[in-house]
Amino acid sequence: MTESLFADIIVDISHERLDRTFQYRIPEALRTEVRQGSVVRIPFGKGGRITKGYVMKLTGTPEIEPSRIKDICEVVSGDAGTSGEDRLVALAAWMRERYGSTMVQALRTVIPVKQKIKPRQKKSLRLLLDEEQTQEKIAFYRQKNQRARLRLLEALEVEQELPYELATGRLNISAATVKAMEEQGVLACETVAVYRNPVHQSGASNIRIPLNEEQSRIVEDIRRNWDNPQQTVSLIHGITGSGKTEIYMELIDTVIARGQQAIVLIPEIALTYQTVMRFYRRFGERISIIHSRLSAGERYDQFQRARAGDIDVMIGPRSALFTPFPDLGIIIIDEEHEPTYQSEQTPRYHARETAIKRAELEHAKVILGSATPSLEAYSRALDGEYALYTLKKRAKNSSLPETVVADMRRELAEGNRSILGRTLKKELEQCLARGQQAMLFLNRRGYSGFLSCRACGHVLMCPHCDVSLSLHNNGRMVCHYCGYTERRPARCPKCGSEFLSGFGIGTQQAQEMVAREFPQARILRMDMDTTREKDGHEKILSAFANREADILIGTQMIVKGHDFPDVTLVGILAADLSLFADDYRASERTFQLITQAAGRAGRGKELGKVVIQTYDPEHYCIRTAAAQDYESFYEEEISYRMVAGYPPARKMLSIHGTCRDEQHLGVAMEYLRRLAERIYKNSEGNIIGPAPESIAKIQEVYRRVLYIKAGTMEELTAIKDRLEQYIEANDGYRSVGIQFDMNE
DNA sequence: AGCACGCCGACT
DNA sequence: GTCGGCGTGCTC
Repeated sequence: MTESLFADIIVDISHERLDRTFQYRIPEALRTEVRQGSVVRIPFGKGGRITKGYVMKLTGTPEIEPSRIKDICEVVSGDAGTSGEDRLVALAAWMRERYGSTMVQALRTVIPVKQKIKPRQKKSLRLLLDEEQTQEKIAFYRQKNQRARLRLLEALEVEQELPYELATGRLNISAATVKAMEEQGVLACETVAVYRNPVHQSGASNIRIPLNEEQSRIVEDIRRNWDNPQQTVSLIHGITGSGKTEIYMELIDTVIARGQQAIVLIPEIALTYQTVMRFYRRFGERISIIHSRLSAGERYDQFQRARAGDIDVMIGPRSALFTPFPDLGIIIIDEEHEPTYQSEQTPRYHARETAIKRAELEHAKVILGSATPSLEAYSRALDGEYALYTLKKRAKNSSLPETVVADMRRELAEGNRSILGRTLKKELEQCLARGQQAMLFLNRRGYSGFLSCRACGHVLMCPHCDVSLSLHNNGRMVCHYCGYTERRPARCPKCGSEFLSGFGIGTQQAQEMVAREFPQARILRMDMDTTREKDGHEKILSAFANREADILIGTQMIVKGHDFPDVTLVGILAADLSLFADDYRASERTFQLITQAAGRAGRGKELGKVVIQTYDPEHYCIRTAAAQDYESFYEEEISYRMVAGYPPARKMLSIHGTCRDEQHLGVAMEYLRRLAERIYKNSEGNIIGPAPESIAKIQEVYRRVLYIKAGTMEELTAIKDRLEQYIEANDGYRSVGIQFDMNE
């Protein structure tokens, strides 16, 4: 291996203009120390000021005139060192290797300072002069033709205090001007850290709900094994309502008592006011929350508070995983199986795996919690890699709901074309008569209400994206990907037949149909359309919680977060729609959705009932979900994965390619397959594709995917590395977007 | 972010 | 001519 003489370095200055790497020479003495991910000191800029930098890549050849390349001064630390920042950089290096991305992309994911566009609102300018002095100065500047100073002073005359960015931005004032005016005593430049705490409420009441026997057994066991290096990760498999949150809070207390900090990851959709308030009541001001409504700057503020030691607990979605705590003690991942824990952007990291890596670097604990664990987590727990704990009872003594499977094939044969089967209709009547509430869950994952021709079978498609158009009740056809709309045609554009009709049921149609059957019931609908406005989500849920409606109809978004004590009936319409999605996880997702929806029934004193409407009552997924039997589902599902060679039985790499030129994409993907075949000694059956993605075109961009399976992550990573090198070295991939997706 | 360079009006 | 202020562009 040739010796690396140069290093590509990102300068630690948070400014978009410096959003790239600079090449530095590695002095002889530092050759062994400098590596990818190292934090170093470097001279930068005209004055050669010493700044901090991150080594992104080692190279052997200079890319610019060698005389212009400066030397690295020193290495702050080689790899996973002592400071929190080093460990995050080390984590980024690991993510780069594991998920396939550039070091720059990985670092930006982990250290969000660098990726934000807007600078933080930190500095502000305050006027120091009184009215008279100000007028004097204005006249003086005007007379001297000092335009910039005049502009700024006139603005300050009106406002007294201005944010620094407004001055440099809209008023186009340079730093030199501000400095000069500061020296003249005209204004003061103040650096006030204005953190905004996203939660407004004073004081924690620190209410503790005493743990039941099951809960305290788990807490005690985890505490006992705290320093056991064999037990870094624990999986808590607890049915909905079994009180996992109390366990989390108890463990966080342990961590805080040790002087350490905690991260709690929650899927964005479950990050509701109700959930957050439970934590807030317990931990008060020492807690912070990150959510998608926060701007980049606000999010950065919260990270600053964590760094400064102002808080002990951070709650948030996936990205909260990178909170820079000085001494992280525990990472809790609630609803561990949720697909939102996988990032959609490169690097497409999985929060579960990345959390475990971070915990390893920081010697922290990981707690995974779910009512329906992912196959990945559960199989590892069974292998003894994670400690497994099971909660079988509901915490507040409420019992599990009774479950009924309704065979919709029979309904259809008997001429019932309504979306409500007889059983569900009867239960709804009784539920409403008792003055209780019901939720109707419409499974629409990967499905839309398309329009098709009964004569020739033609389906109305979006002209730009390879998806069917959905029929909205305003009579328009809408593409859910690009937003394209057109009028609903009267005749089939292909054969001219008048028999065009919709197959799928949207939430709107469902609402209309239910309203027709139960005209006296108050119905609320929750879907993408009704939650678009700000806090729409929260408004609908609290309206329902306040009993402003009797029936709530919605998609997967209604099944998480809130507890509705008066809901005694849950109806699952079209339970098996997602069963046939073209994804090896289809059954797993369906099981999770049904279980979650069912878990909404009977959270209060009354016994709950769940009606699962299906066309496939014998399917193991439906059977086990109805019986609320996760273990049996797992057995069936894992054997399917073993036979088919899917994760977690085997490891899989998906390579997603996008390009505007269909033919070019085809060639590019084909070459990747050939290269993979050459690297892979026994590629038989382990390389699948390339094939068009299930949505083969979005907004005129074509999409193809290639799958590679292997027995171990190491094998797969080696193949991914070779493919990455090939793509980088080959100009043909300039116009092709390539994303790697690792599944273990 | 910070520094230098080149432009422009004002003033000895 | 020169000086000081201003806007722009570059930093390995």
